[in-house]
Amino acid sequence: MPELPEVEIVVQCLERLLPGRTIRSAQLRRPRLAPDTNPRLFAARLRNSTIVSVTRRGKFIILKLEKRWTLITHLRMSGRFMLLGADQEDPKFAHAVFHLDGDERLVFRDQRHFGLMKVVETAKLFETKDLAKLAPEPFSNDFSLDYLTTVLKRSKRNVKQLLLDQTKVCGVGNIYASEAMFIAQINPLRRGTQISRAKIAALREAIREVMNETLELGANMQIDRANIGGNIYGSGAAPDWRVYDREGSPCLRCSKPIVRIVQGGRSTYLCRVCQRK
DNA sequence: ACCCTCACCTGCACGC
DNA sequence: TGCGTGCAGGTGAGGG
Repeated sequence: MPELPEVEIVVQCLERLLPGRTIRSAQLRRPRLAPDTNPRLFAARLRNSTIVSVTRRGKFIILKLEKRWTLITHLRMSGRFMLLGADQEDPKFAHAVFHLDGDERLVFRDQRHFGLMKVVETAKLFETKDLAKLAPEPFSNDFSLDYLTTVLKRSKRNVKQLLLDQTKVCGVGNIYASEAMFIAQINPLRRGTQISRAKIAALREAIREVMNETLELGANMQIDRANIGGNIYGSGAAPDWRVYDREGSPCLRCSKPIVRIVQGGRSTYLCRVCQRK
């Protein structure tokens, strides 16, 4: 489900719900969710700890606890958090359950089993490999035109796959990659080295623009405790992407049909006319 | 150092 | 209706 904006919205919801709450006990029901630990250690480290903050780095959710430990979660494709009352049953695929004070529980459910959790020492949080190697946050000053230019000029890969590389550009996923390249009118097959500085500048803006659109949707959202951060686009409605998932539909700029190609085994959508270069 | 392919899972939409 | 196929918003391991 999530790329950076969707993760950010989950984080904003959790940040409103969790700080100050105490994890009475934690159950790792599917050990492979947290391959670096085991259920006993997982429970021991998290029990009776108060949640201090919920933040994000790239697509990782960072739940800081009082005392020594921080819980890092990556939702991957289908991970979701839910906050349930005592009268509500666990859903299918509830791979981790955190019993909170007041008989509520935070449940992590993940149909496709791709999600990951890690418990790390707060003091060494950003030394954790996953976080350490991430590219700058796209809304930070470090994500500068010079930065993006250097990254692109140094690479022979095509732009699309480069955009998905979290160590080069962080937070972009398969949807926003297509969307941003359409706005910047860049051909996804072009290599980084072939892109003009003007197009790189447009791409940088476009990445921020597409992310901002979703972030704004999430800003006024009502929290759904059964699917935290999961109803940004309204109940069940798919958002109106410019090109993503619009194969055969008319381009919004020139009306020629949007085409779908496959790069690195994943769909890319583009307009052959508007994105010639 | 880089880049590609595959693997990890379940479920859904599609065509026969 | 059922069954096979391909696809899904993510990444790492392992190979070249």
